[in-house]
Amino acid sequence: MNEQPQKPTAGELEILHVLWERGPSTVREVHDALSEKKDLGYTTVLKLLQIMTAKGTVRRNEEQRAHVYEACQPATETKRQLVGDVLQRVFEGSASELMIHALEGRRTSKEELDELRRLLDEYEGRSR
Amino acid sequence: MNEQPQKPTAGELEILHVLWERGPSTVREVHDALSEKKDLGYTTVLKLLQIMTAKGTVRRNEEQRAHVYEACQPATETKRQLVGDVLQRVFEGSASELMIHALEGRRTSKEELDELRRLLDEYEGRSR
DNA sequence: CGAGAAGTACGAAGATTTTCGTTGACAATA
DNA sequence: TATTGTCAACGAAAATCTTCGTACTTCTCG
Repeated sequence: MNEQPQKPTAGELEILHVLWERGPSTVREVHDALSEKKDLGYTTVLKLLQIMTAKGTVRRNEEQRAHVYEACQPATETKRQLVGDVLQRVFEGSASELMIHALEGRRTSKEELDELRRLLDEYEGRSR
Repeated sequence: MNEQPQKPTAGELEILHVLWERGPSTVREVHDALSEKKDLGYTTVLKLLQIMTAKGTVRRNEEQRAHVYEACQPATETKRQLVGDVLQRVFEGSASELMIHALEGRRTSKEELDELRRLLDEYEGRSR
């Protein structure tokens, strides 16, 4: 159906994080990784991966008995899409607004602030 | 039930935007405002506002026949919560990561970049 | 007053997400 | 070979969201 873009749900995102970290993985491996954080049944993860396969979010290699899943899109692409969605829906496209609210309500270290400045310079240099 | 924090859904957020812009409004007013952008039935908006009232997202004044709704929390608070949620769920708390992906995939003007730098300075000055 | 307009309340249907239980296939091993 | 464990497929239940239709109430004005 969908060729590329499909915003992952909260549950799907958790699975994607595992696949991004581990690389191609079996259901068992994903389930074990997620179990560290939350309590989920094996078949719950399996079902989610099957749904994600149908949506085109992940693809799988069926050569082995335990199928091996991997994300179709690189993490960067999906993250960009997710933040872009919030940028539009919440902040009407204003990156400054996004930033203000991201910084509020958390302590941000001097290091991270410097890193943010570096990113701005880098972005500006790159696009000019 | 819930005292304060409740992440609004996509539909609820659209209504909140109207309330933030217009201030306290009747169902009719919210509906008219939303109709500019999308096609929604009057009772759909009413129902959503009733649900939001139950959740504590908005409160209403019933003195007039046409009840007047307003957001319980200031826009800033809700936006902070929404971006904080993405920050955690997608970027594991890294504001830099958030920023990288927010800047990618869009052209950001020199003006906005300067504004972002100004925000960083301001934030640093304020918290130091 | 009576008809129609404007409002709220209620319930319900359809879509989507999340979560499993069960079943049947296959494999490893005792 | 009989048992036990691993796995995918399927269906389905529960929760949440979205969207209205219908019914009942309350004004308004002709």
